[in-house]
Amino acid sequence: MKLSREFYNRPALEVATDLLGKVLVRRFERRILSGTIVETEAYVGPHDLACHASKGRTPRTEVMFGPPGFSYVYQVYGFHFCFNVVTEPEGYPAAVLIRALEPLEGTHRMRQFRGGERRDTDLTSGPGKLCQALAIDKRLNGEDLLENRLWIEDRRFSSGPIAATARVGINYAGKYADKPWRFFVQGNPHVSRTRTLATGH
DNA sequence: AGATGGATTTTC
DNA sequence: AAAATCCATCTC
Repeated sequence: MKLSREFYNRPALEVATDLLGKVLVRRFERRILSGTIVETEAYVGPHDLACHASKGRTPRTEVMFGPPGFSYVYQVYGFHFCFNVVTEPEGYPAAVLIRALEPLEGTHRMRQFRGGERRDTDLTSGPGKLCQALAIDKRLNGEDLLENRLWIEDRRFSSGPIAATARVGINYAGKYADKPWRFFVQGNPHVSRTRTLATGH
């Protein structure tokens, strides 16, 4: 059921698209929290200026240089956490950011972690939101995704049509800012709203 | 609907 | 100082 080390030991672009429809599972205080992955972004390597590892090896980016199938959790804007899976062989830094889930199990608990009344589509529809909902923080940085606190399963769900757009929030990345390396399940209501999409029509 | 600012860590 | 974000709180 759990995705194998070999699944992650591939280029980030392949892993990013293959992760759509897979199920992210978090075991926390003996409960299961899970959701189907509906949105990802690929950070393909040291030459990708949007990839944190393009700045070199630092304490923060260390796990990205390690073996595949481990988690890379970092804090953005001092506040929210983002969860990534490390891809490619040891020594080659690349990762896939998990940006949105469709809640599956433990939605009551997720709603508690998110604070207050929230619609299902507001539970895990963004990288910071899903970390809050699944109790993922920096303590899970470097976690082996083949262990039993946090992992990804194949439940043989079909993801539906996949769309690709430019990644979000990386305008500084020069020619890499326009690469269509954000993938999502088209029409799924749990996909995150970007600023431009939020304007509707 | 759209813009703005606040929270605050990591890095340069 | 700027960032792989989210939310409350204004505006129109």
